[in-house]
Amino acid sequence: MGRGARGPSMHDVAALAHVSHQTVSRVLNGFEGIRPDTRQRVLDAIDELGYRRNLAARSLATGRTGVVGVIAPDNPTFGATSSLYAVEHALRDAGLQPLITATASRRSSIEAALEFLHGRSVEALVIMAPSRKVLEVHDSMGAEVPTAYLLTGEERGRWSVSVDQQGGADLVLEHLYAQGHRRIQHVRGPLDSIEAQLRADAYTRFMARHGLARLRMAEGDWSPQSGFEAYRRIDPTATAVFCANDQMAMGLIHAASDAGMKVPEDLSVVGFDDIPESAHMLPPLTTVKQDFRAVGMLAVALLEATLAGTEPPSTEPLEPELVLRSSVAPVGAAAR
Amino acid sequence: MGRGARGPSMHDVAALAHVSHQTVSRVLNGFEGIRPDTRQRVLDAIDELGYRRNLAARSLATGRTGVVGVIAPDNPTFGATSSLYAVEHALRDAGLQPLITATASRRSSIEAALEFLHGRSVEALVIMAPSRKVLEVHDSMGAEVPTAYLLTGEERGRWSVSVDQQGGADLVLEHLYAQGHRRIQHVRGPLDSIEAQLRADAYTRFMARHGLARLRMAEGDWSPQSGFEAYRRIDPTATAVFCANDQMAMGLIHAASDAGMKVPEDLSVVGFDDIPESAHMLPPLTTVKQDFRAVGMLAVALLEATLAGTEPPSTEPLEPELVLRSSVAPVGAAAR
DNA sequence: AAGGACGATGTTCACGGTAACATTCCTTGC
DNA sequence: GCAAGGAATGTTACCGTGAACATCGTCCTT
Repeated sequence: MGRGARGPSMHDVAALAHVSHQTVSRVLNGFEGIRPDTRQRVLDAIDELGYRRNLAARSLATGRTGVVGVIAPDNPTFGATSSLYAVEHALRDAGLQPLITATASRRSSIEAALEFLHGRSVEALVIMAPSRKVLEVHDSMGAEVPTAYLLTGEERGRWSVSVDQQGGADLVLEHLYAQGHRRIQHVRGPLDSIEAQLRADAYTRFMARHGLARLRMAEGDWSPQSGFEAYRRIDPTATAVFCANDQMAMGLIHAASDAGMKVPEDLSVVGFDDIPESAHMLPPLTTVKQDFRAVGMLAVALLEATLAGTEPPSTEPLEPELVLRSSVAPVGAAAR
Repeated sequence: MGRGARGPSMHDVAALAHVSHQTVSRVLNGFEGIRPDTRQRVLDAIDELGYRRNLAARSLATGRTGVVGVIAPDNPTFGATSSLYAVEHALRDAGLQPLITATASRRSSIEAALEFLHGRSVEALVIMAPSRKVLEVHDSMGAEVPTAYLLTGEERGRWSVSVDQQGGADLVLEHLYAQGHRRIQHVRGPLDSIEAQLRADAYTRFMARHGLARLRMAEGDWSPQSGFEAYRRIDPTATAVFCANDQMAMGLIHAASDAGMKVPEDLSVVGFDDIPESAHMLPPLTTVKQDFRAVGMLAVALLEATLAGTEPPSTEPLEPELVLRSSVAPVGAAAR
């Protein structure tokens, strides 16, 4: 093991520059009131020795770590990954250190991840909760640090940063309605997923609002494969399917095509997310675009302000955008 | 700022358990030769106070951090993301702390990421190099820590952990050849990508070995959109296209379909990676499956052994696997 | 010219652990 | 019954930094 090769310390720099270690510290921390020539001597010494300050010692002395824990879902979807990268980048820009852990939705896995993060003295958390269970575990562990929640709808009030799921669902559903569709089916995401629930609720409300019959939902797990399998459970009278994400829409279109159904002539299909592949499905998919990067950046801005004690930004849900492609046709198009 | 809320320290635990702080330390570090009742008193005290040890202090005293830096590509492809998650998980299992940074391929971005990691006193690095430039910058910064390289072929000898790209390319090319294809075109990945280069080289060698004419390569950037655009540059006499990844294959199939070409009857298409979507493209894509998770785990095992001074595992390239679906037909299938 | 104020820098201590060494306590053998 | 030795535990000295306070010199004021 013996890995003892410690680099130069502040004292080494101080000795070389003929100052005290405190002066070195002041230079590094940008204090004013250092004579220019002194500062230069110190900087030269730092450069010559290739000195880097020891963050362990620093954080021991200050009592701060600058570490922000990030809990990401274990199965990396396009959306979560995009937000994750935005969060990582924004945190580093803010001078904070992202500590990323992925967790499955098993309780033990979530606990291990949170335990790991708290053991690392995180000063804040970003929870990208795939499921409600993460929230439960987190609550039960007595969270003492500011926490931003992503992918949870508005569940956590002003700590939630999200895209308006209800609004997004309404966008596609209204589009289908305008094209004459009345028998619309929903393929929802996993039962324990908050976003899946929000989209499903939006579907339910939409159908009620327009006095339409709700068709029994099929459930998928976000994967293309589950969309493929969900096709078997589609109501034969349905003229359109609202899939809770683009991957499931892709699988569903595949299954429909295998069954001899043409999309969109025989069946219209819409998705949710606008993954890069959606523009190139056959047919290209009509869907709802969410700005995942913006969500990630907003979450970091929220935490940054909270840690600094300044006024936090508004966390109103972001508005998604309808992306029209070719997977929707007016109802009865095949007959023409 | 003033965030001073420090938790209980070892001394607090020691006082409560009526022992010295050193005994607490020994209990925590699993030393032998502690009387069971003493150990229990200490554990009870820890539990009662909710004590967590301060890692900053620990690493200051030991001179070790247990932090392993991970450099991930900025644009998260399926493969890179899968490996990344495997690496993250394996590192945590090994008691190490993954410190993940994403970097674009701009030199400045790479430098910033490496500077960040070294400033964090990483003890080892996992470099998932999207491009050769990362390697250059890394070399020029004088790396002093053990480093595992992913996604770089065998460029770095036994520090490289990879899937056999040449072998994978041969798998699909031989499949096309066996189906009678002789006019095979390649849509390669970005010029600065090492893996793209390896696949392109494999194509070149394959064609030479079989005495076939090389068709001029088109270049894409891994995205479906770039595959779509690459279709315009496909040789009209080509009967099959080997795309360097599945996403580009998807875009290309879309473009072919727009142009009235049927896949696979008029044109056979193969991809590389086997992303979850590939099974549900229209037609389902014949491709090469790489075990991204295994690659990530192997990289961590390599570093773990190196840090521990034990015998490192073999880093022979892993063998990929041909996945046969429906995007390839015998040449001339349309004529029948 | 003396005193004060302030700017620049130095000194000391604390942060919370671990390592090395010191001490105490018990057991064991004679 | 006592010495010896090992097991269990305590004491002390760091690790490298930042904060608080101390010091020194200089310039300004009166």
